[in-house]
Amino acid sequence: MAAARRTASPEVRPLAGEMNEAKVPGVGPSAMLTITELAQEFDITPRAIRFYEDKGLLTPQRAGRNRVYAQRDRTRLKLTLRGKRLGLSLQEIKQLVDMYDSPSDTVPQLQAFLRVLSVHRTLLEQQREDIEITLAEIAQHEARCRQLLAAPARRKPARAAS
Amino acid sequence: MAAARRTASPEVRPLAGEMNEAKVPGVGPSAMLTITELAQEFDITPRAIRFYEDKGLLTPQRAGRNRVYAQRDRTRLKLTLRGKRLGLSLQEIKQLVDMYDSPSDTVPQLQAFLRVLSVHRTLLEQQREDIEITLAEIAQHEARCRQLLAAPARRKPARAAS
DNA sequence: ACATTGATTGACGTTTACGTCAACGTCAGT
DNA sequence: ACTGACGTTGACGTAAACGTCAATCAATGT
Repeated sequence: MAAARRTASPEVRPLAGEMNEAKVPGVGPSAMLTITELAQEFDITPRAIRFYEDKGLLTPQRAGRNRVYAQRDRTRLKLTLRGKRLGLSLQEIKQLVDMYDSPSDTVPQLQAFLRVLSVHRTLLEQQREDIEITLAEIAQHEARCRQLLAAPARRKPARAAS
Repeated sequence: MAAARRTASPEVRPLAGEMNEAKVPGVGPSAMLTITELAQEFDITPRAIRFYEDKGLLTPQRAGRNRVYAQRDRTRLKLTLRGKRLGLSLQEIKQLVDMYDSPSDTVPQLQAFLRVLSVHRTLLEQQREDIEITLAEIAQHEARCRQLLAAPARRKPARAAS
């Protein structure tokens, strides 16, 4: 009945080694995942994950043909989804995430980084304001609603077939 | 040279009256706008405004064939754009905005309203958290960058052809 | 040996939110 | 009467972000 199957085998998988060896270094600590496992963890579809890879947001290792995800990818995926929740496009997200985990040592690179950061900071601050305003409005509406519900129903008491 | 043309004429426009009269009530106070004027005010295209109308977000009056926008539409458009900045779909925005300015007097209606509000509040609170986290990260990265820029350039000082 | 289960690639479909273009109307100025 | 400048209604195009097959492998259980 397809039970007790995955259970995180200690060996990552034998895989008919062809020309890998520089890859899969320590491998031990940070729980390697298959694509569907990763998908379940973040409640998205494998298709979405492959799509993100296509866009350069993820670059998983391979165990033969299959993708294998380590901590780095999980982190990037986490950042990606957070970016999405904030309304960023995948392209923008890539731009940010790439800068985040690339050293960026030259002066012009650092300056460019700062410019990008500044833009996003401004954007996020604007968004935070929008959110505060909207939350305040929602609170008002909720208060009004509860007030109306507390009052004796004057009009149309839900046609209770009295 | 097409200069001094618009300038907000006091009369809204004579318009070859065909069957309007119930419309255009007070008309006086709240500055009626054409579609391009409204577009300029919010820095969007007329096409977008027509699209929002198509989706039921705006319902401007007409001066003959032409659309005429009053305060109500400006308010709804403002809410619409704010919703967009928060990543809501036009459909969701319509749902919210419609509830906002319709009386909603029956008990089930009020309860439904409260449910919708609660959902959006939860969502916005989540988003606010995402934003706080991201802003904190950005601040860290900015600090690191400035630190690196302040330090004497050890590597690749931009190849200044010394 | 064979069927099942999960992964892969490729290709096409879909939804959202407009952009773009065409064809037409219309009012103001000359 | 003619010309712009703006406005209107279709209709089609497009970019983003996946969804949905289909065909194909590959490791596994029985």
